[in-house]
Amino acid sequence: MPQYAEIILPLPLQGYFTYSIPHEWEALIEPGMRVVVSFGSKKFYAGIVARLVPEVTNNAMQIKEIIEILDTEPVITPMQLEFWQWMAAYYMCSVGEVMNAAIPSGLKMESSTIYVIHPDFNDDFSNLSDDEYMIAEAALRAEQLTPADIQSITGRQGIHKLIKSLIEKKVIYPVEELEERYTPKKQKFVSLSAEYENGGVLNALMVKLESKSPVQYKALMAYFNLAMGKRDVSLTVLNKEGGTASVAALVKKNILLVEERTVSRLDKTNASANTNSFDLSPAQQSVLEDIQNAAEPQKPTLLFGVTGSGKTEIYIRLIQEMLSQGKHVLYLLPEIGLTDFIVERLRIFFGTSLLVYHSRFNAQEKVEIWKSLLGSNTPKLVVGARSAIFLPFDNPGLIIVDEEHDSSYKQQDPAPRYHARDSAVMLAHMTGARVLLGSGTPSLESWHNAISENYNLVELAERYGNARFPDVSIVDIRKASFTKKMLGPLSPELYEATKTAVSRKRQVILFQNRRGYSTWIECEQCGWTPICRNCDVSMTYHKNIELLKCHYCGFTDKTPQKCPSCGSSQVMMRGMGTQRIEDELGIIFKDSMIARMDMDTTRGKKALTELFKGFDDGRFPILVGTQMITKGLDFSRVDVVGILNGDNMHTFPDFRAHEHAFQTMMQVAGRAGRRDNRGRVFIQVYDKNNPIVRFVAEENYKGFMEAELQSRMKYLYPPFVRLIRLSVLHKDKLVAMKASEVLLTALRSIVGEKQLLGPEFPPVPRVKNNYIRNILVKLPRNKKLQDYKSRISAETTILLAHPDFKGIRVIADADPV
DNA sequence: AGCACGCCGACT
DNA sequence: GTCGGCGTGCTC
Repeated sequence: MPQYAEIILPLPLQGYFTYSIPHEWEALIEPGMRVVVSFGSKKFYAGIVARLVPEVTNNAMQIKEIIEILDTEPVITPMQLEFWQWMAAYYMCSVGEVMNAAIPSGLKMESSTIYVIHPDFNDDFSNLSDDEYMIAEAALRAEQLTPADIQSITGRQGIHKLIKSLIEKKVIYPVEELEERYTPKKQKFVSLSAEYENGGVLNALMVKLESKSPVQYKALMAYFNLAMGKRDVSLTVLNKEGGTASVAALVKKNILLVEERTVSRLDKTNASANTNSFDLSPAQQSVLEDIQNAAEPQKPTLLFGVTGSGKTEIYIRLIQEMLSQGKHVLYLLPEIGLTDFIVERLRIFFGTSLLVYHSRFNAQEKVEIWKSLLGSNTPKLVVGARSAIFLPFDNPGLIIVDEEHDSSYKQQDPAPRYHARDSAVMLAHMTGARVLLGSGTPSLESWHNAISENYNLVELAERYGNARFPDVSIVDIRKASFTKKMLGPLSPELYEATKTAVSRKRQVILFQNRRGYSTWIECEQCGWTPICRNCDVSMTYHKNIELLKCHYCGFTDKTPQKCPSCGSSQVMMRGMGTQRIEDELGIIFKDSMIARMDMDTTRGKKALTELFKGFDDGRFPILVGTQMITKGLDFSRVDVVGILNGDNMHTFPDFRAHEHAFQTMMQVAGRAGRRDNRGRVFIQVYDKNNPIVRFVAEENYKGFMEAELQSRMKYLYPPFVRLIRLSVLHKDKLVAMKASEVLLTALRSIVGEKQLLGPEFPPVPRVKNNYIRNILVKLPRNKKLQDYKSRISAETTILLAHPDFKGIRVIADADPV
């Protein structure tokens, strides 16, 4: 019989925590269940049982008892626990951090302090201050108060002292309360009282009501209409139809009965699956067959299909096939934005078998999706962003990673810094599911895997309906700038094309990779430029708020009218952001003709969808946007695409900059034209010979990849090595520098000199008041990778314990993007 | 990550 | 004199 349980707690601490199992629960507890445990002196957490052990090999550590078991069945499958383990090891973080990312917050629990009236308090208000009096009264009335309650009652900031004094005076005392965040949704339903089920009785009632109380009669009729063929009717709906007062009256007379029921938050749409099929083009059909008949189906398959080649239809076929075999399908998409459109489209085919899961869903809905997958044998299609990888699939048959090159699959900030595409490949390996990676511009990693036969490769080269890649012109704007021929951000060529397209009621997309108004502002006289006080990066001017904003920490500042350094009033706007382009185009054309799509205009939940729809409906002839415009579905009326600054695509000079620039330009270019008319793309450059732009103009994906692979091989970068980035952070610049040097020295004992780069400051050397020094470690792609990683982790732990380097943080990022 | 314990500046 | 700042160490 297991005596102890090893528990995963949602904390950035390495390893499990061992708790003893109370006797009566020994037979009930299972790995994957949530348990409540006390941690430290105060806190309670819901942790996950990782495994059960008969004895503790540990030390003299005092072992606490499990306080409560929250589940009767595991909520985490053994497969998931294994997957978490792998992720923690591979991405160099704690299992607790993986747990945090993996389970919806509705399944998490953390204790919070509440205050209740002290048992010794005897209604003696005499020696209380005004604030204390108010709190004491409120506590008596409400039975319990949260810190937030206390703050709102007093309307003051510093409530700490007040609370302390109240505790001392034995008015209140603190209790740690653990709250289950998930509550099932309840809804009230109305049904007809049993006594009126008899036709005669009912008839008598109706007659009576009709004459004496026509409003109630109408309400009852409304009920019958709604109840047609159903056992009861939602109270809210009936209130709307029959009038709240009349319904209430009928309830009071016991004619209608109200009952509360738990309802699902899912399945809001009643769409049923459409079995109507559609025809695939011969090219699509052949690709579909290649995927289905792969000689080595256990290998991931890369579907290289240019924009507009109809990858989605192939996905739909594969999904249908999997579902009919009774297996789940996971369809991953990069970030929200795309999801709404894809979901709309897939809903037609899959109806209620389709579940959507992404970060914008509330905790309650996430728990319901989680639980519905846990117990279910009915195959589901789950569409989601990267975190959907953590859902408890019993037997996934297929994982699709659409737009696999997209870097938003990599989680950046809190650990686990995982890549959903790579994790999907691992998960599929563990579960025996098939993986399909799809992209019009596959990542270099996937492409390399495909041509070196680690992956199956299928190609869909033909565009749907014989549409063609647009005609791309490279426009040299160096001369035009010198001779002042530019019209704001537009070269004469692009201006003409835009004008023509607009006059023909067609549309134009202009791409600029910077948001905000001007990239930076600069004093004409002394060259002073405002820098963020937290991040050492120049601040961007935002015209709508008339403030300077730091894109790293969000800090905003007033825009100086005069140079604070030399007093000159000639402070100039430099560089072009999307806002400024929108502005200047408004002068050349008309304000009302231009829409802008970037992070600033798409904040709200629906803003992005609205913008997409607005542009697709043709409400604006011109759309100015950042990267974001590459992530939508196709627009049908776009004739012209302008890439305003083709050789300034990479914000930062890192090894992936070329790849990103190429992929982004290819994606942007692909927005132009449709099957009936070929689009035009203008790439404005200062350097006509820019090789990346040339590859784009020739639509030469393979050529670019080949060149890029050559240089990655030569300089030893992925996919030929695995990278780990170690960031050493400290608020003192010198400490950060010193510590990173010490870490580098330590790393030399693990890997060779040639495998280490840095330490160096990143392009933005200080973020949120911390100086950053980066070390890149290049590891061979082999079995020893994991061993290297644990040795590197060990070295960072030693560094953190070093007495000279208190307060240092080291962030490890495996496969940084 | 929290939280407690512990040692130094500005205030009733 | 105290309150309370945050540096440091620990959590099964």
